[in-house]
Amino acid sequence: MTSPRDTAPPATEDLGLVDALAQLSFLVQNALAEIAGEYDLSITQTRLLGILRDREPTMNQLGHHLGLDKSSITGLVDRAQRRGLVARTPSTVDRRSFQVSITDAGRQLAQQVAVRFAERIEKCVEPLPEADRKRLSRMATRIVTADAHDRGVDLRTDPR
Amino acid sequence: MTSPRDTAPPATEDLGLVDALAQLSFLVQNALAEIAGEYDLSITQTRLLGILRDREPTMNQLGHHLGLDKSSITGLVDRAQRRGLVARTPSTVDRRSFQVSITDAGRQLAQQVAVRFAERIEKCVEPLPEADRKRLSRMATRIVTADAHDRGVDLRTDPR
DNA sequence: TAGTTTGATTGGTGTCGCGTACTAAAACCT
DNA sequence: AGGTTTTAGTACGCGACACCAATCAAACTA
Repeated sequence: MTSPRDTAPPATEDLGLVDALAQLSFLVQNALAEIAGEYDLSITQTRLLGILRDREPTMNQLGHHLGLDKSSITGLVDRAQRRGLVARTPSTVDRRSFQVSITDAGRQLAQQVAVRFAERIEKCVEPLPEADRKRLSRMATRIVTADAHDRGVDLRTDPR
Repeated sequence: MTSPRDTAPPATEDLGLVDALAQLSFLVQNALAEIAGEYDLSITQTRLLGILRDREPTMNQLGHHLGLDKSSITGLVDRAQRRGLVARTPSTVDRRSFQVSITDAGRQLAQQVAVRFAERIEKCVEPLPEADRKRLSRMATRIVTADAHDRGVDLRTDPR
């Protein structure tokens, strides 16, 4: 009733690839942060849980996965462990080292966040016709895997 | 010579829209963080400068733009001002309020980051054929503007 | 076995974001 | 006008997060 803006997005100019991707990345990250926040998780914590869903890495490997300093990992895992989301198991091979694993509680929490996040993203993507969504998915996959590829490694479940 | 991975990305499965977008968002954010970091800027600082490139908002408006609490803005601007990237000018209309503006140094810095960031993203996107890049740009724009649209506002230069 | 490297922790620094409390100026009443 | 209420911004304290440098014990190596 107020104005034409009730329904149609105002047929905006193309933002240009770089800006559009930048803004999109903020959109996605904000969505993630918001949803994770509802469960008192930071983005990093959420990533942590996400990684642990199908891996049981050492602290060191974790640092590698997350691109963080070892010292950052200690605190990160500490806090998660304090909340019972994660556990440290002494390695049987190397007495200095631990394997970090996700607990049931952690897994459950991660699952909830994942579901809500997926719903949210799906909703954001609704303005695109199905065919475009497919394309978008393929393109994003392409970019991401190419990047992973030429910065060295994996993406798969457990590299070594 | 080592393996087929020298050239071709391993023709990965589609990650699915949600995961692909999530990973893409991390890719973009990490790129931004890395580049900004080279100039001792955080992502938030960079966003701040970016906003100030074509605006001269009050603290309050700034908080709105960034989605941050006022109290966060004080510190943010403090630090930026301390580095001479930003200036506070007392408002002529409201004696409680300031207009925050970018300095030449700040603008220059922002520009450098923007350029390097653009180069970086362009590079990431190279694996896509030109036609796809166009499409991607349009789709991302579409999503972002639709989102901005239905969470209320702008995207334009200076709403009020 | 002595010396080096490695896995993880500790302590210190700085950014960031929040919530609360506070001051001063503006806006709002009657 | 005079009193009350909002509003703009700051101050302070807290915790998360990330880094670096230093440390320590365990593991490896010469």
